[in-house]
Amino acid sequence: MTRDEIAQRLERSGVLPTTQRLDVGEVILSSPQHASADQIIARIRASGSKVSKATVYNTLKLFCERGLLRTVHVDPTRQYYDPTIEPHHHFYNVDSGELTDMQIDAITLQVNTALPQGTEHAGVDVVIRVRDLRD
Amino acid sequence: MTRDEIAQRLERSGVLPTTQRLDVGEVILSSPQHASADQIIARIRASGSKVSKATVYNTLKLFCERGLLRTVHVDPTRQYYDPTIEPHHHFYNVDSGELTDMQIDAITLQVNTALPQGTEHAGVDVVIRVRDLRD
DNA sequence: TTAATTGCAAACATTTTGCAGGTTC
DNA sequence: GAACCTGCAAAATGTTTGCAATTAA
Repeated sequence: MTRDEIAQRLERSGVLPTTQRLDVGEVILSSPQHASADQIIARIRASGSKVSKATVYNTLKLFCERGLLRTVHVDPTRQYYDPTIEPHHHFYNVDSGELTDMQIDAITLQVNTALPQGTEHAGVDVVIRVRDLRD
Repeated sequence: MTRDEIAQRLERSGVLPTTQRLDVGEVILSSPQHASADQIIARIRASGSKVSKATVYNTLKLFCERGLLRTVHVDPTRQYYDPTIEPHHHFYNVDSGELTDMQIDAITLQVNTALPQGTEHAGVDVVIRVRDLRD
């Protein structure tokens, strides 16, 4: 995804496409992947651009609010950001911390129980934990 | 579960049942529930006992290592501790933050895809997100 | 020129760690 | 008395916020 295409996407979501927001978008919106805020900051800086931590956090929050990003909670110490907003599931490698997408239809899930009193369904997260094969 | 029974459980797991560890155990091991470290500290202090944060965190970590507790990651800002160590799943109320256990057989799950290269299965977490009914 | 955005530093919250003093076997 | 446990305070994250300077409409 080019910078221009990202700019258009931001505008369509009512987000002013500033330099820093395009920097963030280029890193995390361009391709299906997962990254923490720290990794995103590092990649932006590695590419020569300068951004502050605060701006990256603010931008990630904004992207989430506008539905451009989701967060994934598998690691107790940090959040991961995921540009794939369609419903899907994850593999989580507990050894490497690596997150991998799984298509929604890779999981057949049947729920044989009622939801808690006074609640309605809001989504399902399935995380299949895997570990490195050791022989 | 009485304090004595908790003491026995700790000993069976090779954990010396000190006063503070029994305090922690009484709060989080006595009944199926979920609590954050902060909530556990608050409950111990509300019952009149004194403990330091460090000791509670150390104790929770120890309990996890010894298989007496698990952590659940649904809230990006804190860990929840869960005394139910048998495999099971959770409802997570996104409005209230409330976590509810779901029996393992309440979910029928079929995986129609291969695990990532070089990995083996290590477990599955299913979280059904629910929200408060609004009429 | 008015509103929105950035970035620094400081604030925050959760969790971990170093270490002196206390407890337990 | 040797090993283990506790608790304080300080450090180490990850994330948010206040605010002055900057940029964009």
